[in-house]
Amino acid sequence: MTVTLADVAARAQVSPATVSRVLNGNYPVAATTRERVLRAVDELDYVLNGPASALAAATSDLVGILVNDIADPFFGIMASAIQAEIGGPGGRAGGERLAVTCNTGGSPERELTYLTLLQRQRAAAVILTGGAMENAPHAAAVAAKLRKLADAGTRVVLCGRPPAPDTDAVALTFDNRGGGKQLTEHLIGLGHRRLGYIAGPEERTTTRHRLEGHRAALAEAGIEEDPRWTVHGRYDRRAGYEATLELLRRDPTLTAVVAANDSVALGACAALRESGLRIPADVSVAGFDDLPFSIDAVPSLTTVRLPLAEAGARAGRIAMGREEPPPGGIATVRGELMVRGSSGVPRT
Amino acid sequence: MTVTLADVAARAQVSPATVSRVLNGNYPVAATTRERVLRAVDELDYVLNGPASALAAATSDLVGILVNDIADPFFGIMASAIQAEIGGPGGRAGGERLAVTCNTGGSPERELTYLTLLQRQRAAAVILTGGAMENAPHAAAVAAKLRKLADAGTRVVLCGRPPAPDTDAVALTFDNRGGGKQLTEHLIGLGHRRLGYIAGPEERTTTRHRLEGHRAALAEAGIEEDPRWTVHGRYDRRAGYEATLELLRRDPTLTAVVAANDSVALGACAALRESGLRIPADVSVAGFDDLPFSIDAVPSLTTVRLPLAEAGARAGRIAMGREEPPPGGIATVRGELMVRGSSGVPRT
DNA sequence: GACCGTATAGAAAGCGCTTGCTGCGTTGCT
DNA sequence: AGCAACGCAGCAAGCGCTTTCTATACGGTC
Repeated sequence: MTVTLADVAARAQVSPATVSRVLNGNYPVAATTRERVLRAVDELDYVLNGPASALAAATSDLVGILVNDIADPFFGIMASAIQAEIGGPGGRAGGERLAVTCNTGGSPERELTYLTLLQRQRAAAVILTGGAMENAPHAAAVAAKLRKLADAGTRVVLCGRPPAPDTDAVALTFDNRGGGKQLTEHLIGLGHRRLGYIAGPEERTTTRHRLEGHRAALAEAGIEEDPRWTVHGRYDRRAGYEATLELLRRDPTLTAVVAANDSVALGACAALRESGLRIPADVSVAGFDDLPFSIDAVPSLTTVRLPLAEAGARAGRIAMGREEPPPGGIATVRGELMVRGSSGVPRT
Repeated sequence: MTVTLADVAARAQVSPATVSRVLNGNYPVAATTRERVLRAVDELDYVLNGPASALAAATSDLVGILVNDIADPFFGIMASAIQAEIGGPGGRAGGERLAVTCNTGGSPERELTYLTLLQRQRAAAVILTGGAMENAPHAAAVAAKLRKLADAGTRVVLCGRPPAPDTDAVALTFDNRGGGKQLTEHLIGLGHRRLGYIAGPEERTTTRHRLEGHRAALAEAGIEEDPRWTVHGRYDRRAGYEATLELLRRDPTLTAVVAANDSVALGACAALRESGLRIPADVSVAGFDDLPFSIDAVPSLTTVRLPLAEAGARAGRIAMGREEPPPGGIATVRGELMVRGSSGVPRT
């Protein structure tokens, strides 16, 4: 029924070994023989059996990319850049690899299960993107998994994620703390003294780091933070909308709202607008990430640009062994403050 | 080095066959034996070798999802819904499957290569999302591939993509034509007579169908279309921005701009605004898809909502054999006109 | 008490491919 | 001319698992 290597071999009048070598091209084969084999492959429309090959060679061409939310462009952009670099079809390196994106939905269990599935498939590399869960047992479990993967020869790269201790995983970490600080410093510089902060889910590293940066800026400016000024929520528009209403309820005198990311900021803008407040005349708004739509918000969003695509591409190259990992296996990727229309001098 | 089935068997003092059966749970094994085996699995931290298992069983737990652009939420949302339904980790069905998303970047070759890669892995199912290329040889090649995949037992589902002729692939098709028509009818109803249209790339089915709907509405209203009113471009914001400037240059008297999708519409809004035109007072704008950010545009975008998540979920269920395919293998999914602030009565 | 059906475990034959090693024919060198 | 060296192809032994078929041990039945 299905065509096998042996069929091709028979047709080309060579041994299966030769066919395999032609296909893998890592062993000298005479040009005429190679041609004969390739013709047979073509005529029979032969497709290599991946599992069999992976079993025999003890390696596979699968590369896994773990994302928290595939519907979020933040991850989509990174995944896209990674995948482009992994090669897969059209990639530069001849070795065709199947770059696959796995959606954890931010769930620790899923993350672990996908890691196991990837381990089971003997993946060539695994790239984890975005913030990690701040949950000791889970973090330990992930670290253990990563160690096991590395032991089995799988390259592990973290992209936009803090380093995993006790692991030799390469980490390209976003400077969320620094970015958050810069952003709030900008707002403080404009004269804001009462700033609301819409943070992401509590247990994410990204959430904590951005918030820390914000607080560091406040502290340095000698501004005492009111606990009512911080609200936690998911990383989406809806959460931003609701959190803003809540902030407004708690303290209507706020002159600025800093959001955990751009989607949240958009929701915040909607809530402010519906509350009859002008941006930035009445309240300034700031986001984080600088996703493509941020510039189209009205007014356009002041935010921190993260080089998502660049970081993804680099992570991809490192995972493919085409680029040296940074010294110490850890690199910090900084964001860039993008001052736009949504932030302004506070009303006096 | 790595733990194998045999190691587990030895530790549990049973035969490898028994361990396999415990793991697959499709054969009676005494409770006490099962327990012993599971304990051994746990103690040895055993992970099944995917390729070996796939080879022996001639099936795999991989499910492929092909998307044109993973960075575009249009695809992200569908992929997310599919993946949630496929189960993978956390899914309802016990059978854990690795749902993987492959990014074709809209390239025919990549699409084909990914299909081959998936075929090579003996994927359990393949889901193709979004518009197809309108290129006869390529379409034939894809159809041939799909036929071969189906022959090999892979379930093939198209989601938001036109049916593939001569293929028994199940198709959940978006009614792009109908949606486009409705949208333009709405604009015409408001009184618009000179409508610019920013279409997507020429060779996509989505592009053509939406444009056809637009033109059908014009024709029915007895409006003769000026060829200068249509511009083609990519499906992104940038293209929308540039196309709008071009449209304005060609005919400054246009009172409405219909965009191929929401991202394009956003770019159009930016261009109009920068050109000193008010929306919708001077020019109305409409998008397509109703992606989450569309409601946050200012003014919010009039568009056609496509039930991306629902369609994705359904496609996922069908791919898993958990839902009956529609009669004839083809179902049309309609969009819903969302009238919002970006469309209004034209200036007179 | 011999016989049989049932429940459970094991033996062993692959699944389709890779690769170390062997073998042969040819070229290069002295 | 003789021998080493080399280039290229084949043999065969797995890779780790699934699954068919067979074997064993019961318990029950007539």
